[in-house]
Amino acid sequence: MLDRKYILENAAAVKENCLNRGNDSDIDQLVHLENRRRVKMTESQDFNRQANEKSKLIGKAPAEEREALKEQARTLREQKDTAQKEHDALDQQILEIQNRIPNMSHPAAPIGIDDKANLELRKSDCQPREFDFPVLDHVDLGSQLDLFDFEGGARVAGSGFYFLKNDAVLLELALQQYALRLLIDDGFTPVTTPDLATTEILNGTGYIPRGPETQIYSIENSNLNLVATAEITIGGLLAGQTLTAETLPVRICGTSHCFRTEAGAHGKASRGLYRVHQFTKVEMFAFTLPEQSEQMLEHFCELECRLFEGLEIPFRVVDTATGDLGGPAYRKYDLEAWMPGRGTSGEYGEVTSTSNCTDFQARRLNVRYKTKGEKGTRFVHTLNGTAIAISRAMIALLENHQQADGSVNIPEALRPWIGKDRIEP
RNA sequence: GGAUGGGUGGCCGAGUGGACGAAGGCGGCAGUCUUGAAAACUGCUGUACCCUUACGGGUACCCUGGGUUCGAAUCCCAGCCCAUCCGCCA
Repeated sequence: MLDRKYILENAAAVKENCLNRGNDSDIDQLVHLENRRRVKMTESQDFNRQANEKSKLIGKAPAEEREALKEQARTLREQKDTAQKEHDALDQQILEIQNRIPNMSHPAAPIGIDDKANLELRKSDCQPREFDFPVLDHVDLGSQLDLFDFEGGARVAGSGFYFLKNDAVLLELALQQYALRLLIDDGFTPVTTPDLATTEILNGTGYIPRGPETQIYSIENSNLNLVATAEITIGGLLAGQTLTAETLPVRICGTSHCFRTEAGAHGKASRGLYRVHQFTKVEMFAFTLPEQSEQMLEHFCELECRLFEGLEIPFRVVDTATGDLGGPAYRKYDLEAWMPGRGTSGEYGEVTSTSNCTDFQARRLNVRYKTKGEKGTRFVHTLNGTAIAISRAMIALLENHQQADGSVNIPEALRPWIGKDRIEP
């Protein structure tokens, strides 16, 4: 959520930003309503002040004057209530518009309405292999090596669910260990998180449960929802807290399951593990001072690159275009891994993504910090980034490391946790 | 799931329906004293929002939401959360 005062003072810039992001929020209307709301607020406060003054007199007033004073106070309260109600109605309307306005965008973020405008920033040291045998995709590899059971998953929970089997199970655990180890060594505090969170926390992080277009599974008769990412729970971890500036940045990494309905996603590349309703993910998160967040985004991106270089998977990093940033991100880098089995001769597919949300999430989650000797508090900045999303990492891993004989080499970095150097039928 | 006791400022803790944004203490900050430190003493010490160029002023907030009242931390109703004990359980 953007700050209202900011919107009022920078209406033109906010409007332009909405345009760049393909968002049709009515900024003029918001400005108009907010100006009216201010008037009503002042009015209501003034009536209330007068009523308080009368009420204070009643205790000391002689008995014969009390009824008259009571009547006056009562009238003032009624006037206050009326003004207050009008104020609240305006406030509600403003909030509805305000909630739909996306974050501002980094001046360097490429402007464009969708991912076609994404700007490639760098490529991995590790280059795509030249295969001298017919390349299989992860579904076929998995079938030969008995790593997945999609039919079983569908039987139990419907299409989009799956069982991992045999070495794929070890691979999932190994990938988690590998990512967590690297992040812990970098100074993150590791956590496991709830896989459910309340609707308020989801809203605070910028996720909208229970709409027709929602990506979120909700639990009936409760305000709990299955999380789409640990970003939700870790972001919510400090909701409503005021931190002291010296403790920032706070960096947390967590592993959780991620649940996504993928509503409306049918038809897009969805074979196998690419687009599933549940997967496991190791997530990075940071609460920072405003002046630390740009640097932290670079660092998160650097860590993601290091993780995939370590897995010997070719990738590229793109600076995400304004129209593809989603609501909360100020700037976002996607890391796209080379997937040799995708398309006719291999394609890049998104495997991780890291965003600087500046104070956009913090404002709704109400996470603040206080600087010693300074009056008041300010909102922290939040950042999130995928360390490893297991399902997509597994696609890239299997497809890039496949061998002519149908086996798959395990990259050096994972061997300590798997206990073998190749997966064979 | 059953029983009981609780939710007040950074923390502890008081609070006859008007004096309460809230005693007292601790902690923190500033000062006096001291060669320095400690102790002692003095003062200050919540947050958000609104009005104001400023000085300053105002409104709200004592778990949450309703209600009673001219007036609620205080009374009433509902809910949430926490603690302890019992049962059940990976």
